[in-house]
Amino acid sequence: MAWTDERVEELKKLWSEGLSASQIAKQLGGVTRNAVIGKVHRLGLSGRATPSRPARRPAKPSRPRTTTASIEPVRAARPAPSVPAAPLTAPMEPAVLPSGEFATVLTLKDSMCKWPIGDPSQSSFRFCGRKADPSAAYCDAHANMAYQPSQKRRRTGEAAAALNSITATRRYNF
DNA sequence: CCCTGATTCGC
DNA sequence: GCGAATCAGG
Repeated sequence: MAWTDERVEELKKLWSEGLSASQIAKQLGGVTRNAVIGKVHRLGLSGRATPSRPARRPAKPSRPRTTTASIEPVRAARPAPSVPAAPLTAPMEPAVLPSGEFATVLTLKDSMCKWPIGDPSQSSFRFCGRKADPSAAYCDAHANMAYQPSQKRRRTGEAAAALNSITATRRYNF
């Protein structure tokens, strides 16, 4: 489709009325919004109530044209971080301490499981408090939940138990 | 992701 | 001159 005098006139009209390039292109038909914009610039009637043009762009270096179509080296795939989500709820009940109380921020010891239970903003907030390796954050059961959140189905057998134990004992630095 | 105009440059 | 590709924003 060529830019006949009529089409150019229509373009000027619509452009002056504030229609967007894509809208003008759609109305004229047979042209894309890029064609409209290009024509607008060539006609020298750019500017207007330009919604988006805060600052002057320095200009682009150079752009490889599609004709040459040299295949650029593919960017390396981004490895997924896959950080285990921090547990917000705990299915297990907090352990009762020898003192008869639950583990709170004040009574929690290094050797106790630090799995949060309840709403931290509430006074009823406790920790699991079960026996845990001093270097580990959680007891074995909660370590499994924390470090294997998407475990579909618990495997059975000594081999699986050994694997779970190993995983639960692993150290994590944050 | 949708949209906007702006710019470059092979054709 | 044309406009696709691309850019820089909203």
